Amino acid sequence: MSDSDDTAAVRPLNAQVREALDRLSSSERKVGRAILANYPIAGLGTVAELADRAGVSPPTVVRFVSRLGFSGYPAFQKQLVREVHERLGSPLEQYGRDDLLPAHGDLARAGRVFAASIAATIGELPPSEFERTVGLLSDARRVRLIGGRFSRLLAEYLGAHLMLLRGDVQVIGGDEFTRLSVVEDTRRGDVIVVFDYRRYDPRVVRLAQRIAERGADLVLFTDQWLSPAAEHAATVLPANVEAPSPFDSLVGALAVVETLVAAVTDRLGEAGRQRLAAMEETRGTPG
Amino acid sequence: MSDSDDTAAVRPLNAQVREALDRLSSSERKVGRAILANYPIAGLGTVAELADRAGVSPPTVVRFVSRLGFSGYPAFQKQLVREVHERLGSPLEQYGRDDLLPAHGDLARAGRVFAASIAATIGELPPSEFERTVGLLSDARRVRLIGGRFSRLLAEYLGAHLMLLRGDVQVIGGDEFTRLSVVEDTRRGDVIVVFDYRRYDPRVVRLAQRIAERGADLVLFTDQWLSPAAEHAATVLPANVEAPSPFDSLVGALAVVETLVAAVTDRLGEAGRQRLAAMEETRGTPG
DNA sequence: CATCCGCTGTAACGTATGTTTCACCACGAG
DNA sequence: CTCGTGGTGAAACATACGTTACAGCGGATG
Repeated sequence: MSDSDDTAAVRPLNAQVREALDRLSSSERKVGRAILANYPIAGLGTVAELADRAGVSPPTVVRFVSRLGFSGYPAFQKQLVREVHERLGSPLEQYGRDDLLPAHGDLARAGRVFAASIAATIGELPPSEFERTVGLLSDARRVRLIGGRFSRLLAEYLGAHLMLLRGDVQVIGGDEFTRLSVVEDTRRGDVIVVFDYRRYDPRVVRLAQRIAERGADLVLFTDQWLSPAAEHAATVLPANVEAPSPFDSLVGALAVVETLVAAVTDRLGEAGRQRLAAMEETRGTPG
Repeated sequence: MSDSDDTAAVRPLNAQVREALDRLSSSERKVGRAILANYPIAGLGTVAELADRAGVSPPTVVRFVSRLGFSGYPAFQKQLVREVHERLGSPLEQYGRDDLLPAHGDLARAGRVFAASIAATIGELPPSEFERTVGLLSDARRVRLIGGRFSRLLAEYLGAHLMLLRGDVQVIGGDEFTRLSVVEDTRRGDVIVVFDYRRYDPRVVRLAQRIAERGADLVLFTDQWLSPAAEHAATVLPANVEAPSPFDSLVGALAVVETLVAAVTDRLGEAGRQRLAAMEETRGTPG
């Protein structure tokens, strides 16, 4: 199939038309003007409509698009639609302005609460704490992660990503024996990442304390009221847990984790990328 | 002259589609989702293309637009084009808000992206799909959950909350044997919750298909481009996965999950509260 | 278990659409 | 003034598109 002539034009269509104007005949130029005059809607209708708008005959329109290098009007239109799609961009652009939200309905309300929570969480995050944490996670000899009832999932999430970027990463499970043995072989230079949101898990807090006492650096993810473990932490990354429901929300916390992952990825740069590529290689197609 | 039925709809078409979803039949709903999934480009092509994208036949597409009150597909498309033109119209749209927030820096930028992502995700969520999902999760005889590499954590998170609110909830692990046996004992009235974000896990998709064929209702959490499993789903809950990093983000997805948990909690009301209290009782203070 | 109703895809249909052909016209050169 | 050339639109054409009719299927209902 020779769709190459259709996709050859990667440049914006209106610019393409503008530059081609002087290569065209008088009537064809009218078509070009009509398109540029109200772009892109003029090109989204039928040939007859466009011809009418330009004050020329349908064949002239066809000659026009073929002069631009397209195989026919449908090809031209397809390109135009693709371009429109890109210009409208992702839904993100539309919701960037908060006054666009319809504002009625429980869902919309929930959306606003979440968005505000995120903004508050990231906005309040001390850049210095964040940078120090990035450094710790990137350079530590060994990283181990632990969490509570629900926040354990965040630990696994962060752990999974870190494993992609560096070695010696371990997510600590829930059983007592594992936890105790972890304390024993903790040394200076280790980093322990603790997730502890209210109601703060006493076991997690105690574990954090012991590990900190043995000289490891403690990175603490917690809520805006700070877990008791903050006392022993090297860096603290608080997140807003307010939610449009009786339960606490981990959305803000997840946002912090993902931002951190992005920063660590950036920091480890080439090394991380190589490691990642190697792992993809090894894995091949999953069995 | 009754061209009023074409111009009657002054409301945004995507909102119109979203609210009409529950008035539609199952296949027609697929068409609606296909349009919402990448709006508005999906509606700018031919009937055949849209039908193909939605996995239905052309007549279903025609029935869909006529159900929305249009005299035919051309009328529908014309309305869509007008809307596109208006949205592209104001250049404000494009450059509006980039520099408004004074605090620039990576963290602030990340915060804005996340907040916008959340707003887009929740805002685009069709209320009817949401409500149906709440109903399914509340009333199903049995609920089972499954996820991919990372999204498995979301499955566990939702599962953990559901277990607090109702019985017969099971999170399916990763090993092949468990998965196969799960397919076998699936019956009508079961609900399977699938998390599948790009790159879509073929094993998860296949499993979803088999389970749907056995008569279970499939609830699908996916990204804005829809996993292939959407074809067999009873309800689809898309989330925006765009992130300020090369990785995809699960923040939007988590927000959807938490919103859903809140709604189910609300729905199960007294029954759920009693169950919750009983469990607290049984557990006592953790040893 | 039989019956009905609604949903859905296959296939046939008519039409609107893009395209091609061709005659006409304007303009410039000889 | 005549001839030639490039540009243009009217009309004929073929295709692809949206639409309609119909039959098969599955799920509800008695």
